[in-house]
Amino acid sequence: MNRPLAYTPSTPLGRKLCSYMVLTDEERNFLSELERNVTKLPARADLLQQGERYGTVRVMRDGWAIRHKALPDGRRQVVNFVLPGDIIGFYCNLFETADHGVTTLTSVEVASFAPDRIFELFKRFPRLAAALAWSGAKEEAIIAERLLSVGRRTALERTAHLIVELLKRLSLVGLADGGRFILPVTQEILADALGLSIVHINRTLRRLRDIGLIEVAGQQITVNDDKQLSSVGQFDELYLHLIRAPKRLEHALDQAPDRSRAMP
Amino acid sequence: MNRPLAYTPSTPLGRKLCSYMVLTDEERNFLSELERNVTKLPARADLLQQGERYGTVRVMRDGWAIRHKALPDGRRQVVNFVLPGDIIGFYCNLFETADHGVTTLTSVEVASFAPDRIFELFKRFPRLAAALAWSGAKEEAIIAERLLSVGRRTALERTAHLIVELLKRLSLVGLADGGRFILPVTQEILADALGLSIVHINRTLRRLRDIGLIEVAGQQITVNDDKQLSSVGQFDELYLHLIRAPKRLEHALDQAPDRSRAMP
DNA sequence: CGTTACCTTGATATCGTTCAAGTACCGTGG
DNA sequence: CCACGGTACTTGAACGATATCAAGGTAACG
Repeated sequence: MNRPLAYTPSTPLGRKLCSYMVLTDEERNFLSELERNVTKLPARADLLQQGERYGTVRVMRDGWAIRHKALPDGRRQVVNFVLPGDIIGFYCNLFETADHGVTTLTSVEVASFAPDRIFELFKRFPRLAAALAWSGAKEEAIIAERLLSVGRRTALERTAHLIVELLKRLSLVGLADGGRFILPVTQEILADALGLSIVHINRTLRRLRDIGLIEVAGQQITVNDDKQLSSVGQFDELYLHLIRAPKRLEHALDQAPDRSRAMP
Repeated sequence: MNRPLAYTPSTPLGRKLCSYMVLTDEERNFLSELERNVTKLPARADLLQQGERYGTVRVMRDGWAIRHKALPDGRRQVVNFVLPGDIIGFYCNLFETADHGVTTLTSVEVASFAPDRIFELFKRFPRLAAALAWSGAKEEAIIAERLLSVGRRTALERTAHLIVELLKRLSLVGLADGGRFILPVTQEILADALGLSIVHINRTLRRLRDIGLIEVAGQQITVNDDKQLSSVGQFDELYLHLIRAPKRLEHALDQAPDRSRAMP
């Protein structure tokens, strides 16, 4: 492991952005300052309630959460899963009011900072701003793919697709090992993520188990045959945009970086 | 009409951003430069094909288009409608490859510019960068709401919801008048946007007509009772984030704007 | 005036929901 | 140690919303 300690940020956000581009000292310092204020919360806590005014920006350091939207009568859609390193409503914080809620699934560790710092970031660190824009675009791509799933894939396909997606995303942050990962999620939440009923999710998981594609032991999911599971889910990882450092990002920002005004 | 000509950009993008904040001369100039290179295209032209490498960033000046994703077997989901003033894959252009296609529905006028200019914009005009981030977040919010529709609303609710959404969005850019607007869309596209079959969209529209909530004459839709249609669709305009200038955006960016380095 | 693209409607099929009941697993308190 | 209540999972049976199949209609267009 190549790990020059001074240059590997210990914060999930820093680590995430590091995978996009080489950070300067100033940038790293700024990021770790952002993540200094850390809070712990239990499972099933609301980090944000639908309709609430935005307060602070949060970065998930450890644990899982969901972003979800609800209808007045209680029907609910899980929009996305928030995994370690993800930012909670970065751009949304530019809005006045939250159009979705965020709830923890496990006990979590989150860092919080004031929305003002976003503007500071835009003014002082254009490269970070662009990198965060990139990461925001990735989130949008994931949601669009989920829309495709819910709109056009069958229950079996959707479920297979989500399992593969989570496996890939967790692998990226070192939380899945050999097709095995912990899914701290009830079947109700799975149902709300996939636009299905609890009963049908249950039957669908059972089918996937019966075919032998996955194994379930408590919260632990084991993907036995990820090729076949991917093909059942018509999974094409294009949308995850995994390619590490988008060359054009790095390239364009590095020439004439105009560092003169950083940290005045 | 209050229209000090020198200060009202003639470009859709400029006009859009103007509604978020007061632009400086430099910012306005930069934007109109971006929109200088205009192309016209017929209906049913692909502005972008799924799997293609990104080339240019485009701004829709006039006309409609759709962003859509397809499965290998041809099933298709329309992710969003691109209306005048919308940017086509702004952040997506930070990716290497397109995970969705963009196809015109009408003849259109689009402005194109090189992706490099995005970085130039981030470096030289942090206020514009933040405003564009804001507008990107609005797009994500719209997609998330569509996910809620497709996942959790019934066919009737979904359809009502989409019609109200389009009415609101078109009103914003002056393209709807008294509940009446042109919807240049086949029922097939509506079906693909709402995750339904063509046949069922047809029946659902008929039901809305029978109840007397809408009238359809060719491509012209008239919403007779938008209150009731909104309530059928459980429409809550929160997600459109219509509030004109987010105060925190304007405020935070205006103090210490650090204009020294604009237009060096 | 035939072809094509789109809309419309009826009949039938199916996927997924709802209702219902039972099970397994926990933590808690007697 | 056991009884209890709560939460989540599981499975069967009936139902229903939406899909699919099929056929015909209309308008635009070469």
